[in-house]
Amino acid sequence: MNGDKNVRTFTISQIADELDISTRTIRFYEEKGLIKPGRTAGNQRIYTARNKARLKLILRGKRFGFSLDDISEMIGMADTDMDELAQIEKSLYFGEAKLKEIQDRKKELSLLEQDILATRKKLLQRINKIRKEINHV
Amino acid sequence: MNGDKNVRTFTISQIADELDISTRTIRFYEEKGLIKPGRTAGNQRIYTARNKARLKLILRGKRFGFSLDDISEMIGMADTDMDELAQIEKSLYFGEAKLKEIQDRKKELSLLEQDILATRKKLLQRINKIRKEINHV
DNA sequence: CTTATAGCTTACGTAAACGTTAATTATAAA
DNA sequence: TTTATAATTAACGTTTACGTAAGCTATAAG
Repeated sequence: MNGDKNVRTFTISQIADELDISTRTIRFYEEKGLIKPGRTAGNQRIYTARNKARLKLILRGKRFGFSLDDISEMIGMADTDMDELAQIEKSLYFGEAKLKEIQDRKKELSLLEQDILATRKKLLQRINKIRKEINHV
Repeated sequence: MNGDKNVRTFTISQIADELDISTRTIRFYEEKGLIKPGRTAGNQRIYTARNKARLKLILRGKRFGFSLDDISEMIGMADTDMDELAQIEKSLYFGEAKLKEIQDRKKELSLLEQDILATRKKLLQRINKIRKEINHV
């Protein structure tokens, strides 16, 4: 075994294309401390598959309406050394809270679905009524 | 049967308290055309149970990261006369798209949960490692 | 009837999450 | 090696979703 397996890396625009976000967005997440890609000799960002996975995770959180601050507390800052117990325990504690939140959202997701289905039903009824009225003329 | 059954109404602050949002937020949603409460002789807003239910629906959508514009297209504008087929059909079309989106989010919700669980696992392992190191000293 | 709330409109303020130049440097292609 | 892309930082702009304060009116309580 050697250490340099799978060192396929990506540029910022490759990542942007694949994840369908702007390069600005990626840099913004870095500013916020959510990712920490490497740099080339010429100071350009290089992303590993691991960096990419982390970005996907961030985007997934976003799709559920979590703020970037929430997300950073959920998955931890990219540059924390993970050395202090306190830091880790804080992340754990936050993770538990978010897990509970996710449970709640799972339930609400069904409710939202039902609401939309109910709206659809009413709209269809309304359409039928209108069509009947038209036929009456 | 008569028409004036169940006419229990609410003031804006009653609604705000119950739904745990500000009165400003409620008025803002009205500005955006998402709700259309009645008015008293003195021009104050009065909310029916139906208005309240609609607000709950809006809030539910928000919890999933939908924008207010998305939501208004999902559940339809409050003041549309629901008279034109085109309008209704547009809402229906949008509703279908959103239902599909919800299906996708349901799947992603599990993925997000798993990600957090994986993070937790790693954190716990890290904690154990640190504790062992401490015992070694 | 007075007065304390509560509500109304108008309008400026703000935080989050990027968008959009601009000026400069790296890298890839010819 | 020149040149066309692509990337970098810095900084100001924008949109969404409200917050907040001001000045005025309605309604409930005493």
